[in-house]
Amino acid sequence: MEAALGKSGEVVKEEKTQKRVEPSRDEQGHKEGNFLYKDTEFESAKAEMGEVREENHKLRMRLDQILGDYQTLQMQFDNIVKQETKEPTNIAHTQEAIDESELICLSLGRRTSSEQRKDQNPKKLKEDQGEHDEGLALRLDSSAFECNAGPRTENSLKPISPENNLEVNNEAGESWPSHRVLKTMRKEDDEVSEQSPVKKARVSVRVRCDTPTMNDGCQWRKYGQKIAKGNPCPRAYYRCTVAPNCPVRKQVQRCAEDMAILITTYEGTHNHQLPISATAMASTTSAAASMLLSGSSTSRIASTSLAGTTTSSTTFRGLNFYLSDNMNSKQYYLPNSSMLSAPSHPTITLDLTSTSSSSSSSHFNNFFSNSPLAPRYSSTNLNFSSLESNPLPISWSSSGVLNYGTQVPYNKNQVGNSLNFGSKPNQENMIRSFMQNPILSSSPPQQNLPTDTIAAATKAITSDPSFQSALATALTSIIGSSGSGTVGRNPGFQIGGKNFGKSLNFGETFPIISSFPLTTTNGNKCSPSYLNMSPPSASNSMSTTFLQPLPPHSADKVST
DNA sequence: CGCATTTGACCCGCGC
DNA sequence: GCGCGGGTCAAATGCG
Repeated sequence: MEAALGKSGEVVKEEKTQKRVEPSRDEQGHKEGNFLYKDTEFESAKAEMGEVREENHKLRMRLDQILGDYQTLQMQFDNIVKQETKEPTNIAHTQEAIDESELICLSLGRRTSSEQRKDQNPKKLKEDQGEHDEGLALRLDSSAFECNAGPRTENSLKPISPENNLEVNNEAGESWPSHRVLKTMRKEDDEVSEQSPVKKARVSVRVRCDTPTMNDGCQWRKYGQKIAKGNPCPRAYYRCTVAPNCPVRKQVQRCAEDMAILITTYEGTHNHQLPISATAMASTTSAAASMLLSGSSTSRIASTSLAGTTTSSTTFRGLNFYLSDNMNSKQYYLPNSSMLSAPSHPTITLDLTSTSSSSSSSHFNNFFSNSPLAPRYSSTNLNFSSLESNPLPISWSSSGVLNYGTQVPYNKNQVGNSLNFGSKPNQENMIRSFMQNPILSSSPPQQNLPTDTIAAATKAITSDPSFQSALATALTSIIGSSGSGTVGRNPGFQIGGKNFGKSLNFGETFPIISSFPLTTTNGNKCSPSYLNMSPPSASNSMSTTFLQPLPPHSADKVST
């Protein structure tokens, strides 16, 4: 924080100095006749300085607020952990005492709420009771809200899942459940899914990658491969092996239309700490998944208010969100799409491909690009698009979505290239204000939408905390990478209509993140360097929880 | 020899 | 009930 403040402060000082020096030089060149003019100029410069100073102050206040929020949340979290260790039997009360909205992103499991479990048989209830005694993790779950917030999941915070239950029971025993146990697991999953309208959320990541698999920092073991219908390329099944009983799985498959595109679908929740290099992807997917899952309630409102509009595309300075109701969005499926097979699995697609790039490249031109293929595969498509394509060698471009600088001259088309921070401290209001800005709504996807439709979508989307989380994730990921020094394509950060250049270097603010290596030692895999995330950067509690940095001690597990 | 991958068999859900 | 297709298992195989 201080680093960022300091940086912005420096810029202000520089500006200040220049304004002072210029008039004095002019005074030497000219004489008294110009004094009036000079005074006016000096006054205007002064006024400008004042504005900048005021803006600087606002920024500082906002940063303080964010920091304060973060600390508050951290304290609350610590308190919960302490209480859990001291009074394991009071877990339920502790949980209830805490605002659900702040814990929802810790809800990593698949269980339903206590209310939903009332109809379970006594045996099941007994098992649950036993789980209650096992620690905090068992109460951090939330109904129908499965987010893949792996980074936030510590061993003491294991999500409720049959796997975890097993792990507790067999803690000193076998490291992998037996066949019989696995069957039980499936059964329990089914029980849960019967009670919950939404099954496991999936996050699908589309990436241009010429290697067999994308390096997301996690350790995976391949356990199966299958030819899926409608796609000549086999689908590979991987299981997370960072922890023995981690339930997280991923499917990797090449896109039938474009073999250069690798579709990686993540499912489940890590029940262990992740390697730092893996937290980025986990955070992103968890944010996306949470957005998707919360969208099952919140975004549905959007769909409803859109009065027949099954998909709302909202663009605000480079962020394109395609939010669609799971059922309605089926229209986007290709008849032979392999993703058709899982209508019960809500899937959110993060499209990191670009239509403008050649298929042979290992470039990732856009962070979330506007691929026409993307919506076909997504139940919910999160499309952070950019109008500009910035090919980057080796790794992912971080300049595609939120371009807080001006690589190209600011023109009409540039509207979609920068996220312009307003002065409102509230993120939601900030985004809303942008979305309601008529200038910003001039991009093609929403030209035909009536303003009330936009407003409805705006309200629904921006009021969704998961959206904020996803946005914060996208923001922080880019901000983090911009601070790494390796990605030198983010020349500035635009706030309040002023380009601060590199003054706001959030990467320096969070050195842990910015020190991530942008490339991995494994050259055989695509490395999503854009995913080098930042810790909490938004006042939103969910974002904070999602993006909290992990202690670096897990880094020794990094292997890909 | 240990570990990861491969691959055919099996299980399960879903639609007809 | 049957067939289809996705997902998983586990023995076989490959590799360092």
